Amino acid sequence: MRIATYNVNSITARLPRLLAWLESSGTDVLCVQETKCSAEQFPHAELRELGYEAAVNATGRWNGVALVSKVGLADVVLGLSEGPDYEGVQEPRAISATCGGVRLWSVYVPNGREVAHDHYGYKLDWFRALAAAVAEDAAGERPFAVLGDFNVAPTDEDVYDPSVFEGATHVSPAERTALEALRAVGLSDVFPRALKYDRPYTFWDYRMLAFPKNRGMRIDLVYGNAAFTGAVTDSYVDREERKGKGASDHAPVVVDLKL
DNA sequence: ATGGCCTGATCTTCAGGA
Repeated sequence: MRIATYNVNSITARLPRLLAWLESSGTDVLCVQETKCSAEQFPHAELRELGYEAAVNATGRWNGVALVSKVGLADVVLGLSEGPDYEGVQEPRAISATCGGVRLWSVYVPNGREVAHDHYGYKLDWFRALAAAVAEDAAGERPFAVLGDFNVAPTDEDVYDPSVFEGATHVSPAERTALEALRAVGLSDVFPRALKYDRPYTFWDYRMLAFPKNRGMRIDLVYGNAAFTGAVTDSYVDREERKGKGASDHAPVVVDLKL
């Protein structure tokens, strides 16, 4: 079974490329982030034509997550129980379901904006709620994984130049501690192969020729429990999908499982 | 090759992304 996670930066803007990529990659289950659409605008019909069904947690122009599957989609849960709100709103940043015997979450962790910003505290609270929400499944025997845009680079090796990020979000000790606390409930990082260069990045800014210069970050992660990681046969970042016109600023992370 | 931001809405300007 081939599972992937992909921050599409608008599923509407990405749809032609996304549909082509789903077919060419042979992906069975896709965890989507930043749909940037309402539930009504989600392209169910186009995906169904390719044999996929989808579950969506989306409310409009910001955020939004989905699970797209051709191997079943059962027991869908929207959102994060006991999750914090931001400015009085429960943002659509999490969805979970069981696909082909694997329990999967697609998450879009809050950005944080700046270390002193309210959004940063919200980000840390959101991580705490996520760890609590997945603890029971992470400790279980069923293959289980949280996939998505975590908006944290786990180590300095996961950014192209740590000095550029001094004092910034995505690399702060508190954010990395929050990730560590998530691993502590029974999850580990499924580290992908790079298809080029030494390190596998998953995001490159649209600006300043960041992609051609490989000024990237690894912030899209796959955190699986023991039953999940034990079934992994391969994982890689499909940087080819970051190339060219109409690309997202993220690349898909692909994981192959033998269950 | 991969090329100096992109997206959607508050829509010709801006917030948000990271």
